[in-house]
Formats: sequence, C-alpha cells, structure tokens
Amino acid sequence: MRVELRHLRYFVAVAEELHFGRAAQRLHIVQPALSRQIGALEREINVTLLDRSKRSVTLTEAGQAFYDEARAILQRVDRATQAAQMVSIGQVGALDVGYRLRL
Amino acid sequence: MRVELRHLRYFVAVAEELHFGRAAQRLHIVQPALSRQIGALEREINVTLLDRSKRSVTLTEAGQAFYDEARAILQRVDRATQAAQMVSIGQVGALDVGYRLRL
DNA sequence: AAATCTTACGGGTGACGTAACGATC
DNA sequence: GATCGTTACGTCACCCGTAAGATTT
Repeated sequence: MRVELRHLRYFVAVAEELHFGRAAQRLHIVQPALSRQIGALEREINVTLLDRSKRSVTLTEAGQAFYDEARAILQRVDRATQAAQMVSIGQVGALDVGYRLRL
Repeated sequence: MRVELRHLRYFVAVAEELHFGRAAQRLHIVQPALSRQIGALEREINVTLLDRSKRSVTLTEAGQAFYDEARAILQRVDRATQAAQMVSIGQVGALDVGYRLRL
C-alpha cells in the first residue's frame, strides 16, 4: 500500500474533530470506513498518530507533526491545481486574457 | 473523482520520461493503465498537461508548472512521513535515544 | 448500558492487464 | 508497417456500508 491523499484528507478531518464519528460525518462516510483508513495509514507509515485510550481521541506528538504537514500538503495540491488551470487559461488557443497572469 | 498521489506519481514519471512506455515500465504498470490515469487527471483538473501531437510527448506550459508542483508535493509527503517516524521514535515509550532529535 | 472505536463480512466501483484500434512517421 | 498513445472489455483488488464485537465510563 502507498499513502494517498485520501488518507491525508481523512486524517486531517479526525485531527480537527478529535472524534471519529463527527469526522466521518464531515467526510460523508461512515465511522468504520474512516477507522480502517486511519489504521491503514498508521500501519503504512508505521507511526501511531492518534491516542484512543482515554475515551477521547488525541493527537500523539507524531500525529501533531503529521497533521501540520498533511494540511499544508492538501493546500498545496489545491494551489497546484489552480495554478495549472490559470496557466492553461492564459495559454494561446484558450481564452486569451491579453495580459500575463501573476502566479 | 479526486486527485490522488497516484496521479501525481504517474504524471511525474511521464513528465520525466516524456514517453508513456518507458514511464509505465518505471512504474511497473502497463502503458494503457498509465494513459488512462493521466487522462483522468487531466479531465479532473480540466487542464491539458501533455501534448501528444508531434509524435513525441511534450509538456504543455501548464504541464510544466504542474510537474514542478507535483514533484515538490511528493517529496513533501516523503518528508512528512519521515518526520512523523522520527518524532515517533523519539517519544517516550518507544526506543528512547536519550537526546532530542533535530527536525 | 451508552457511547465510541475496531473487526468481520458482503457488495460495488474502479484500477489494472490483455487485446484491439487509431494515428503518426 | 513500425512505433506509440488511446479505447474496449473482463477481472480482481479495495473501499465502503451494515452488522457484530471490544472497551471505557
């Protein structure tokens, strides 16, 4: 298995909600599906990201570090997509806006 | 559909090889599978990333921009994983190395 | 016992490989 | 006609939802 953006999207939701049920709702999936993917992620990178012991979910130190990175990565993917779209629109053959786009 | 790291990994391979056959070999998949995923990516973000017209594959302007970003994103995922592993190892309960890790 | 996360199990989507097709030189 | 990318088609993996289980309070 390899890490996919789905894993990051799911983990970010859990990290922000600190609750599998609410995170699952937010992702429009059910709790077991979310639990499995988080577990698969942790196994894949061989790191425990969440502490489920104390009746409440909390981030481990590694989980906090990974959360910050995951969020940044997801944002960067969005920005990369938008940038490509901008360049694409700005190209000859497409809608020529008549000026250079600042990226 | 949503963009996944698989799409970025595949696209980076094609962007570097500028040849679907060689890129597919490098990815240990067959050419049609690669072609489909690249097509799916282009459709998803609504951007033509590659020019297949002139007998040789070349990057469009948008493709070049997206390639740079994709590469950086993939590297960042690797670094995020490694960082989480470092923190994890450095935590109490795991193998305690006896000093603070520099991240 | 109620709430919450995990494990078991069956079904459907989609990623892949093989084969056929299209296009370019 | 050889090379290379795309489309068609069947198969299999895996992601998901439902149901059952484990655990904590």
